[in-house]
Amino acid sequence: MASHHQGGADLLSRIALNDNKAGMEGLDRDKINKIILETSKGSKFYENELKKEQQVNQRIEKMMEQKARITKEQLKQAQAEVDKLTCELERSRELGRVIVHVDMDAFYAAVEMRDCPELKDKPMAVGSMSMLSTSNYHARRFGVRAAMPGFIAKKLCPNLVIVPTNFDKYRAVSAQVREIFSEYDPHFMPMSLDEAYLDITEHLEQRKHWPETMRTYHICDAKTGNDADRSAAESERDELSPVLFEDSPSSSPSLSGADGKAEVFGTSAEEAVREMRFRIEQKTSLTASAGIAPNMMLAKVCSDKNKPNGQYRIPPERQVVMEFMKDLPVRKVSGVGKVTEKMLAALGIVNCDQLSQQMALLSLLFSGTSWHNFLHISLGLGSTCIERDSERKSMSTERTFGEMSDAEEQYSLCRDLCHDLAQDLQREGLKGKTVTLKLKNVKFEVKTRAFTLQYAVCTEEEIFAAAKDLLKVEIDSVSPQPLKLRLMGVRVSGFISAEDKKPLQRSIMGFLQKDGSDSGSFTQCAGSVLKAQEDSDGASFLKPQSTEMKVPSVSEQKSKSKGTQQQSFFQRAQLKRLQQQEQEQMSVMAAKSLSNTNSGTDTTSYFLTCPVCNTEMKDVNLTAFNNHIDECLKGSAVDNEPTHLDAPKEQEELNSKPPASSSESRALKSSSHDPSCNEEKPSTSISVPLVETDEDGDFKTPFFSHRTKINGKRSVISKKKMPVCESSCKASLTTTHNLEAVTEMSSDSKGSSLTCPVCSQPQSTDDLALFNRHVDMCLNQEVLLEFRESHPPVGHSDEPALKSVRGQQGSSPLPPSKKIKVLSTKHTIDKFFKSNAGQKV
DNA sequence: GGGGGAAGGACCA
DNA sequence: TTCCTGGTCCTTCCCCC
Repeated sequence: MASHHQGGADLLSRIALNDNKAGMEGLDRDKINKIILETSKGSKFYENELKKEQQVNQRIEKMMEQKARITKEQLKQAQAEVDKLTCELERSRELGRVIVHVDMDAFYAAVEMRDCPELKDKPMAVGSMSMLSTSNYHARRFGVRAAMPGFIAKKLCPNLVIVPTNFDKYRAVSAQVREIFSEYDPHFMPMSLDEAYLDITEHLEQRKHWPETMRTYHICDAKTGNDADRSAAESERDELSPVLFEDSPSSSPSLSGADGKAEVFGTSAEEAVREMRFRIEQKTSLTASAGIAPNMMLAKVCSDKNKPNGQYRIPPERQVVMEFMKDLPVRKVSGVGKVTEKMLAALGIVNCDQLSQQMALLSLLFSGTSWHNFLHISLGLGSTCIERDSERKSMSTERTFGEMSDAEEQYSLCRDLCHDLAQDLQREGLKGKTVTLKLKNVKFEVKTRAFTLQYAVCTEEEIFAAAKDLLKVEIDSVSPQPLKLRLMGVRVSGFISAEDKKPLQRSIMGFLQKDGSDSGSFTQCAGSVLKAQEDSDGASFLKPQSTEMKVPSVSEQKSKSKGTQQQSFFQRAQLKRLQQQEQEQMSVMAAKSLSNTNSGTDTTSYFLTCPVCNTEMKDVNLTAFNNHIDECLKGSAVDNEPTHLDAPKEQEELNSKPPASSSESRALKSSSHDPSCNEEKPSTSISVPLVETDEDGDFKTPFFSHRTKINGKRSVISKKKMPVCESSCKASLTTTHNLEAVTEMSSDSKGSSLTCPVCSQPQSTDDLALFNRHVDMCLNQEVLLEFRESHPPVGHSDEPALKSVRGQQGSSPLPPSKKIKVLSTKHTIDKFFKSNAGQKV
């Protein structure tokens, strides 16, 4: 606590040499640290580290204040709780499993040295001038280590050879090693390319009964990389694997007693692991270190004990485990990093014995999760169950670059990242609901901004739609200053479960009977209509929130009924800003040509299944598919559906668009067509090519696109087609504006009509106010509830939206128009917050 | 008070 | 001149139910 205010000294704990790594013992730490410090000083990175260090110091100071307030009584109580839990944990201690942690020695560097023998005697590292992935043991003597920038490493060791990474090669070697692992534990858990946990309990059980021949391995010339063939009688032992590390405790302990022809391995755990390491070396010419213990935590620590090219075992006896833990520095334990280390050090805790002594105090200063973890560590407990194939939680991609201040470039990069991420997601068949944008500015300050969509996404367009809005908010927040970035990343998380992922395509009936989203849209639609009554301005008529599944913008998503109630203060502020800037954004985006990802006539062929007749259509383009569905619908069993159900559908279709900016409205007007035109025209709107369902089994993409628009053409699931004008959305990336066009045109060209979303009857739109009044009259609670009750939801995620509508209806005497308004467009949401939730802030 | 989203951060390889 | 990438988990804050 003494030196918290001396930046330089403090900073050492963050950026100075971490000699925790193998091969780092006995270095001239002071000299190395001086070089690191001098090279770093004054840089933005250094400044940021200083800031972070101060934050940690503040945390420590707070903790110490808290500690000072702890009474003896509290401590006594805490000790009792600790003792109780300790007893329970002791009782459940499991020593029966034999867990092995195998770690390849300086993996990337070793592979490069193997393939380029000239490097063997030189200090070398793998990586670049900006960052090193790993270094060989020669280089480590100079203080060169993984996660160190190359230019600093060069200062420490001017003769350092830096080799660029070659992941394909490492992956190939890793595959060879994993093949061997799987013979000892078919369910082994790979942690990275060079590391894995194995549970060899079963293997040892069988091994006991194995004859010697099954445990005999002949020695190959490691250089050739041949398999160590169990049955090969003659095999030369000309040369062992290259000695990668001259300070290796024993280059190949397994062979110290070998007679040069073959090695017979015993049946014990040590022998099995020695055999495994021997085979790895024979196969890859690379050495591995291993730890053997009753649980994963201990095995991990053990594998580090005799690194490189060694192994260590903790036998399954409580006393031995406790003895081993006693002197172990807490930092050696996986999960204890530099921050935790420093916080514990402030409490006088450096090794696990001290950790154990101070547990009561820790239980009062740290969260339950944290101190339970500390307790486990101090007792030498860890997981005894190797869980393989645990489900991935997120997927991301990020890029670091030189300063980037140009917004256009940033959007473009963002799109690139979304493109890459979409490919990765699709390769693994994943779809997630949360899109997170990560930004690091030139000051090394990291920001993440996330948005959770109402459905899972995996395409570039879908991800970009959300990411670019998040980016825009950040760009605008510093405007007119440019956002100066050095890193951008995009992540998708909140994956839908494998169950939900099954690509089920529902029948048209299933679709029509489905659930809350329709009703939700219905109410939203109605709300929009009602909203239009308030706006005497014809241009803002019908501004429903988007149900467009293709590329809804964040702002559109945010205005979903469910979402409105979950807006955080930040979100509300963000939403407001988004709204204010929507108009500008659209013109900016248009100007920047970021919207024309799919301009021109779509000639792409797809394999699609008609949702009406279930016919599989090969090599069909979207327009033809669209036409097919239209034809199908004309003669389909939609007759079974009460007529009034179709109308909301229609209206939902039409409402599947966000509000247009006035400039776009003008654009729409100027490009106005005959409202009944149905011909296909190129569109700038993005078509989504896959036939899938979302997590709720809802139709996604083409079919939904069909419902909204495919390749510029809007089709409506109804026997009555709505007038459509397709070339109306030139300006927008994320939105289509057909309804706007319809209404624009409807009001422009006398005599056109719109179908009432409630009663399905075509209504003249010559007078919008009249039309609105008609809808208002049609729209009443009975209709809504009747609709709901005759079409119960089937567990759809949008159901809460309806519940909230009902709830409000039930609890409030407001007329339907008022109630629904709450769920309507984003333009009303702002007002809603001001008048309702906004008051709470 | 619990659940869940968002943001940030620790930690790992 | 130059300090990564991709992942998980935890904590804190906030809102809603």
